[in-house]
Amino acid sequence: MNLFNNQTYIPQLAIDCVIVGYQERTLKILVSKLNFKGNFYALPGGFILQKEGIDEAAHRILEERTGMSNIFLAHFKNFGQANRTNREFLEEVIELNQEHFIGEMTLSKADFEWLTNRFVSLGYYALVDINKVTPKKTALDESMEWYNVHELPVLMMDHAEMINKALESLRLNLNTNSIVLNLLPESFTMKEVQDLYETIFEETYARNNFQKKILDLKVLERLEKKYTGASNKAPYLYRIKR
Amino acid sequence: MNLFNNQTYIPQLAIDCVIVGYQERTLKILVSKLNFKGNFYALPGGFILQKEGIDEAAHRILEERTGMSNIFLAHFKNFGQANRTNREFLEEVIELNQEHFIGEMTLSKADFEWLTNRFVSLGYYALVDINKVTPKKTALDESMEWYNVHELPVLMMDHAEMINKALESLRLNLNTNSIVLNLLPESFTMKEVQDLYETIFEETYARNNFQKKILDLKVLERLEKKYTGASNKAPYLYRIKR
DNA sequence: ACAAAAGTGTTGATCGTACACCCATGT
DNA sequence: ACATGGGTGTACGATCAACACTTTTGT
Repeated sequence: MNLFNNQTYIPQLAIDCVIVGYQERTLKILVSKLNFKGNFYALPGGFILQKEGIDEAAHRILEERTGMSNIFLAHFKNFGQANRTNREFLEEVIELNQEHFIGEMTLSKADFEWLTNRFVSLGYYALVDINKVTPKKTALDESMEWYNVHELPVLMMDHAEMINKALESLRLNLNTNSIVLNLLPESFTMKEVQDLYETIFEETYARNNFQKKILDLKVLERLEKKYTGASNKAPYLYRIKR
Repeated sequence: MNLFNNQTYIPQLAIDCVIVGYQERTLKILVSKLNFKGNFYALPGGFILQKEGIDEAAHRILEERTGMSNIFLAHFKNFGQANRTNREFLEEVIELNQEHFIGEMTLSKADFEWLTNRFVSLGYYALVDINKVTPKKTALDESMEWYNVHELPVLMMDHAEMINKALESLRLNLNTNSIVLNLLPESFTMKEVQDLYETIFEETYARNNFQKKILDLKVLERLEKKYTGASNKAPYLYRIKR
């Protein structure tokens, strides 16, 4: 039995996830270095089981990589040009890893054909609290790590474009939503919220007005103060209302 | 050779189009009555050729039904639950049209299997000037007609939900965009624009403020006046700037 | 007491809405 | 002249950004 086949998965349809985290005023993206000779980097992705819905599939893929369920996840765009295939990519991988593929015959001819077909990919982005996530490798990954959004390695296929589109979409949805708060830990200060917004939009905001704007959303509740030991007034902690 | 096969089309992936028109203060949706015994209604849809991109496919499907290219078209949502299949629907069609399918054997066993697979559908909506469109039937259609959005027949599968989601998405995008004007003829009065907005949002707006808001978008240019013969001041005509 | 950072209050501009008024057209 | 509907101007209130000020904390 081949790994990939039309009985198990929907053929020619993939899901790619832009998993966004946030730490130290930087957005981070979870990227896999593939477990082959050569430097091949890819977004976490996968295929859709015949027996699962597309959103389910995205959640499953996400959970496989982060260990977390109940993550904020949204579809942002489809990618489906006519020539969208990873054949060239896979051929390069095989070229550089002959002993692997020819010696151990990990990838059958049928699997190769299945994988190098033209694919339509459904792009999802996820927002996660980076502290709660321990990136998990699958058999395909040599590593699975966070990369600063401005220091990404060269990614396979159109994955770089996917990240850009995901961030665009994120910025658009932020204004109408409060989903960003998914990027922060359980409780946080107003300054941390502001830093996050400034990072995402690459702008700066006035401290006082920003506070008002966020509190006016009425999605946060104020907790006790946070005494850091710094010689200044202690900021309040907030958390998302339930 | 079968009509539908994996060499020609991407399997298990479909496109459905919510084609929106506007006339006499009513939104209209282009709906096909399928060319079978029984009352089967469906959104214009189709499959994606292996050699074309998904947006191309949507445009092709649209052109097949409206005769128009260069139409405003946007993806709004994917539909892909695990149990999303038209098997029950097709079985009912065949049940009611036995002489057609068994006698003439229009639909091969292989085609039937292909069509009754689980499908993921990419939902697009299009905005068209209803006067420029002469709906075109394909071989599958008994009729292809405009239906008032509030007087739709019962549609197959989840097509009713698709229309609702498309309209939601349209309303959202209207505020940031001026795409609506695609629904109007070449030139139009401000009152016609207002009627259109009021129809889409099912609200009423103050005449003077509405005019200001639209003109402030700076996407319209004023043409000559339109003398209707009515005993009142003649309204200006406008058209979209180029 | 002082520096640093958090929190709150106040003002002015801008935007959207409501109201009033003026203009053109055919009877 | 006048009824009808189109176009424009003004005034009010809400919203948002800029500025100023007060409060809290550890040294």
